[in-house]
Amino acid sequence: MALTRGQLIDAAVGVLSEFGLADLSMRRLARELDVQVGALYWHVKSKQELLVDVASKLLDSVPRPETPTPGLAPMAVAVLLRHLRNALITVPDSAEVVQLALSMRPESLDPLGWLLDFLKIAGLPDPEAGFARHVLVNHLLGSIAAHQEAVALAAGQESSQILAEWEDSAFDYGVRVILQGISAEHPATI
Amino acid sequence: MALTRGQLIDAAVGVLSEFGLADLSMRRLARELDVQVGALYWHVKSKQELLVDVASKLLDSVPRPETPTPGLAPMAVAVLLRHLRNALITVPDSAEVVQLALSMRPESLDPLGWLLDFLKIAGLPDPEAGFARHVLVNHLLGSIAAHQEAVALAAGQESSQILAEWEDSAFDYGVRVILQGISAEHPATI
DNA sequence: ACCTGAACACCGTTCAAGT
DNA sequence: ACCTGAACACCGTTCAAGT
Repeated sequence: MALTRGQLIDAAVGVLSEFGLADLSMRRLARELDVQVGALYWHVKSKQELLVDVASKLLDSVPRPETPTPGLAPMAVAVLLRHLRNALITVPDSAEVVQLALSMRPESLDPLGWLLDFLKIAGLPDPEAGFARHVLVNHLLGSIAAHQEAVALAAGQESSQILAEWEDSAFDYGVRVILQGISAEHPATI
Repeated sequence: MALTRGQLIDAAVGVLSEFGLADLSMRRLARELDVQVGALYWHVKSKQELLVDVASKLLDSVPRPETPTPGLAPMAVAVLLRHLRNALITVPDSAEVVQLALSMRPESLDPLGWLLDFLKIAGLPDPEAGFARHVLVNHLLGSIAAHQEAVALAAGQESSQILAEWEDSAFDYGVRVILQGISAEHPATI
């Protein structure tokens, strides 16, 4: 039967997860799906549009948390960031793809909307909640990118293990420090 | 006379600054320099290696600050981050290029070494100083990438001006919050 | 509605051969 | 030492024509 947009996205997620962004070409997807390249352009407008959908799909595996009380909101933020990291860390170049989606169609990334909600629940006022999310998302994506480059460059060596652990600690440290700084900046907040 | 590696790097910086990474191809550089593509590979091993040198060159415009006293070190960190941002913000896709250099040859980026020095002068112990720099550099590069995507997408519209200003405020907020969080995490530090 | 075939205008990298 | 010419193995996107 006919190819669907969903199958195309799934194939793209598959190639990305197994081989990375450098190997994720429209021609390769066409080969994988047993169609000609041109066929893909009936289902998506461009490769960029496809990548935005890939990013959405990657973040879809993060379950929507319960809406927290104001007191628990900072903890909910930290937990959500952990889940996002877990969802992305195993997929090569996922940070790059999410970064693209973030600039092209931010509303397609639901979990980042929840993040903003939680920061507001914690008591942050209007522009600052957005700023705070921005800092946290920069840290999340930057840490993931650095982690993946570390394991890619030192592939197979024992050093890659050490670098990955360093990155884990650095991520936790960053989340802690940023949340602490935010509550220091907003004394009304818990 | 013969092409030099320096001329090649300068040409690459020029194309990046004017047209962005998508237009920065080896073939285009060869055209610009009136040589055949193959000639470039006598001067650099690969496009990646060239991009690492481009990143170094971009950061070279940041002057080395005076070594601060412990009391002034946090301020020196903030000032250095501002200078880095100023050096990169006008060059399209500079954050991406620096990210690459950071993973391929971090020691080639002197100003990021100074950043680590200042954090240690401020009193941060050994693994934490590296973590802290990591958070700050993630924020720097993430903010620059977001800023540039904002102006690129809304090119010409009045909204691009607003988005750019939002990004400016968000950057300052982030630096403030992270530095505050760091000093809260390390009570011994000022 | 969905796809093929073929073209257009590109890429990065290598390398024998020239000067 | 430095470069040319030419090739190899790719790209993303478009579009008339087919079913």
